[in-house]
Amino acid sequence: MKVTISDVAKAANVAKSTVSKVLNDSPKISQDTKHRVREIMKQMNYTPSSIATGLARQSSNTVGLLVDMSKGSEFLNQFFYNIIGGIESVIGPLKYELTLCNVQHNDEEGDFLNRLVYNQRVDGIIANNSVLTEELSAQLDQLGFPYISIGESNDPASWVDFDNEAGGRMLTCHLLEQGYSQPAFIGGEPHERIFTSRLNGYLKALNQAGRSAPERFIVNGQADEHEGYRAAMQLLQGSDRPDCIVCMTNYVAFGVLRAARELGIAIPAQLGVAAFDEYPFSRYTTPPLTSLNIDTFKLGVTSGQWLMDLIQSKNTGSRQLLLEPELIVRESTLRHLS
Amino acid sequence: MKVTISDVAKAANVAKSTVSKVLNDSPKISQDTKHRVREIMKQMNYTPSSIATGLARQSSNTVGLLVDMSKGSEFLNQFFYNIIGGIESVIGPLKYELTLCNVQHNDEEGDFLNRLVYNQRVDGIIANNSVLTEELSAQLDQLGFPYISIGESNDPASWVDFDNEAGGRMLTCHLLEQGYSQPAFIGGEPHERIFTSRLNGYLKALNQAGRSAPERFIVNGQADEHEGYRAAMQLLQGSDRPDCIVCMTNYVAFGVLRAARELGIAIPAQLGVAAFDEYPFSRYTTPPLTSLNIDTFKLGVTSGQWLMDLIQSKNTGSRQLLLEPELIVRESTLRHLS
DNA sequence: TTGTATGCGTTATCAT
DNA sequence: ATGATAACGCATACAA
Repeated sequence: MKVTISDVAKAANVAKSTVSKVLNDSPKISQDTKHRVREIMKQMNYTPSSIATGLARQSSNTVGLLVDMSKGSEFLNQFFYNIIGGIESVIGPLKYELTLCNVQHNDEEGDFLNRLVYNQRVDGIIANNSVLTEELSAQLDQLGFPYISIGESNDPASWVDFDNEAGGRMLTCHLLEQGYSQPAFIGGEPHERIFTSRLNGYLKALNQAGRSAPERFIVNGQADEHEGYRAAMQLLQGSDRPDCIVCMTNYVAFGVLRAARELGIAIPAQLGVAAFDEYPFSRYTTPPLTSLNIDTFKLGVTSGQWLMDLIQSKNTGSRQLLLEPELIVRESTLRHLS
Repeated sequence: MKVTISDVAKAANVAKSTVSKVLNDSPKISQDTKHRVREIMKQMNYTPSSIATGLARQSSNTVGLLVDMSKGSEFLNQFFYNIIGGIESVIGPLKYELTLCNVQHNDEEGDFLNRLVYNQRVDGIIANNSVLTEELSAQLDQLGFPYISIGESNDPASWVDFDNEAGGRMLTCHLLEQGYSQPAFIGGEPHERIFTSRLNGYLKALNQAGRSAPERFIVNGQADEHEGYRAAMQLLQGSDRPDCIVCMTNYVAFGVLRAARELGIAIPAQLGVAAFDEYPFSRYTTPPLTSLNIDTFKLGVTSGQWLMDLIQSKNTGSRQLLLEPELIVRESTLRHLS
């Protein structure tokens, strides 16, 4: 059914190997035959089989993107789309494809390793650091298998991430510059690196300003609306209350806004609210939220580029990217407005 | 480097074909040898090469998902994540992988056809109907290549979609039931099917209620905040103004809410606002929006299942799924509350 | 039940 | 510059 390289060879009256060389534009084939063979390929509507090529070349021309879709809270999830776009934009021109792998219930050790790596289904991997456990990294390292982590990682591998600490600093500094003086920090599980980094930024900014925060101003918990509301209610009804709040997510910030509204606390006049992440709706709250925008597309681009470098064994060593966030100032912290 | 079927065969003192049969759990291999060979495979850490298997079986065990990432407005984009999750959940257990293909600038006719189809990189395709042009569908039909469209389509192929018309009806009926009587409809490009379907639902609901709307109550345009604001400003300042509005998207609704706020129009008392789509923030507006929730995961599941049916050539003929949306009532239309 | 031989569609190493 | 032939790793029809 499908027309193969042999069919073309016969039709062109040359050997298979010649056709193959034409395919790869080998310099030692005359222009004449090249033209002739190519003409025939067009006529016969020939397209080389990527599987056969892959077998011969021992490469799948595919990279895998690993995510854990079961975690709704996953940092990666919101930016999924942009990251994929970024990756595609660099691997596409190199004739690579992207295959997605959901590793939620593949707890059976090495299941995905079989499915993609040992399998040779992919030539390299980009994975969220929550998926990339220590054992997994160790195994990949040992295999010498190319991979890039999205999110900071401790092992020797390369990774790309946002500068969460800088983000924490920027939000906090901005609040202080606006004349607020008692910032609180709401949201985040203490054991998650994304939380500790962000919190660190907050603490350092306070430190630099010669200030400090009482411990109860730092409230851990799920980074959702409910927790934001609960924490804000508690903080804002205390005697020594914060006059501004840094929120781990849009959802936390929304909860905070609701609490403030119910308590009759004016924003930004009596309370400043700033949040990490521009998405999914910081532009659309009442009032609009000051937040941090991050170039998720670039994150994808960089991880893609570095992975391709590894695959093409350009020995670049281990690399790290800390993407600087961009502060977007909106009404929720513009004290002088009110 | 990599251990192959031959290595296993030697170590086990059997023929390659025997190992192959063990691999596929052929019934005509004794339990004894099966056990023995499997033991050795474990010891040697053997994993079959998917490329070689693919070549021999003439199948890639992969399905492709086609999207146009350049269209930020793309319907598919917001639900991307859920849809992918749905697809994965059905193809994964069948040992299929998902590869993503971004067809934005691949305008050169058939570029992606080469990259994925003629190529035999994928065994089937799931594509948004905006990507699946008529010519493309025709070519796939002619090839007998399995594909499913996400979004209604005119060609004989199978597709899955939401019942946008039902959605339009549900929102409009709900508004009428709440005692509103003059609904307007804002947002959407007249040539887009998703718009015409939704609008049709709105019109039919009016019709059934024995009502009709003046033409100026239907405002076309980009389905974004700016257009929502502009349209609402114009409608609400007219003499004969609507008392409720059906919005194509959350963004349109947000613009409408802002306009109402500026004009001092109380929601829901003086104006009811309902929107399609629960995402990205209908829960988080002020007041929260009545909207339609859709089971995007199921959309993915169904498209995946049907595609696998096609690939496994269960001749099911052409199938269509119209998923019923779920009305989520919130404050923006609860007139009796105020 | 197991083994032999051939095919899947390329690439790559030799000769010529 | 071109051609014959052997990989690449597995599946399968046919023999034994």
